[in-house]
Amino acid sequence: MNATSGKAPDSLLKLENFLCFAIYSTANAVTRAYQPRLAALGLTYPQYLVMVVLWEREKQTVKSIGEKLSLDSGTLTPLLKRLENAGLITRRRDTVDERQVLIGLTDEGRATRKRAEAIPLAIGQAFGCTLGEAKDLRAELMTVRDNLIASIDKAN
Amino acid sequence: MNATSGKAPDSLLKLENFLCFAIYSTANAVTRAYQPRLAALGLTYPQYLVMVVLWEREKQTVKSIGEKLSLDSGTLTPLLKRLENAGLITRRRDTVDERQVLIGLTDEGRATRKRAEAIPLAIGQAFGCTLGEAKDLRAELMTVRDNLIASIDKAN
DNA sequence: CACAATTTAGTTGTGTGCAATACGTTTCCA
DNA sequence: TGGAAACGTATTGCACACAACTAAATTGTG
Repeated sequence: MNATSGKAPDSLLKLENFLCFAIYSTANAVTRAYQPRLAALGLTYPQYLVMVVLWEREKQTVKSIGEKLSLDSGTLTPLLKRLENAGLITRRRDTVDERQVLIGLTDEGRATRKRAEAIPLAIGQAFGCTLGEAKDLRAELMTVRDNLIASIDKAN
Repeated sequence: MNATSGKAPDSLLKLENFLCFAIYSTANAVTRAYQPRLAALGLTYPQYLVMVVLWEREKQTVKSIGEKLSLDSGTLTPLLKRLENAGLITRRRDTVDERQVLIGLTDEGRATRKRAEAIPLAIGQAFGCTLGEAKDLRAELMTVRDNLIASIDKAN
């Protein structure tokens, strides 16, 4: 629902009532807030997310990374090539199933994790809410996200 | 805060704890959910937001639109040119202050509003939450957004 | 008034997102 | 087992976002 006051019938088309705009605009603010810190590591925000996924478990396929981040190969393939060129990850075809490409970490990629550990706390402060509030908000967003994805899938 | 359980020290770097990822990923889902409906109007999601701003008040400067959507001229200028080419808006230099460009609606741009009125309700259903929940979530996100923007400004 | 600082758009370059499509590999099953 | 269907990745094309920069107009100040 686009959180309207429910008064005027046209209030549904007012920007200030749009939940979707709040999400869109906050997402832009997130990447802007991360940018200076990540630039020090030579990473963009989506690249950082890929690294986070790999720091949790090395040796994943493109598909596995894509499922965790909800991104397709059209986005990931060029992004992964940039991370490879930066010397942070490795890319090689699986010899058993040659459809798959296995992504791994280089020593430099592993080492970057240490330099990234300070970032979540700093960003957390910028959010300006308590840990509990953040946890609740995160849960609500993930529910909304899953609902949206379900409605998209249902339409196809 | 990246909503962690607060147990292990490295849990701050786990994707499942990231509030920022929830925001990022939900924003992507929002644009995907809007896409088929907006495509019928020949609009992208950011273009739709610009039209919403103009439906609320015609004759705005690029700067005014940018402030409402938190977008700069690097994003808006090409987007507005596409809307102009699509015949939905007009662009002309202000004769009083020639730094400014005034954006207005064409008849077709105004007419498109009617065709867009059904969208918020349909998307609202896809969110799968009540009007009250949406309103609360929107308010929390806008607070987080403003905090993020304030922290970015403070750093400069 | 002169002119430096500010304001407003536009331009350029990089990196996403995603639809549509292509292509080689694997799986399924008649 | 042969071939169609499904799968995993890559490619192409378009449209954002945003940093960095440019250019023109206006404002502020001595």
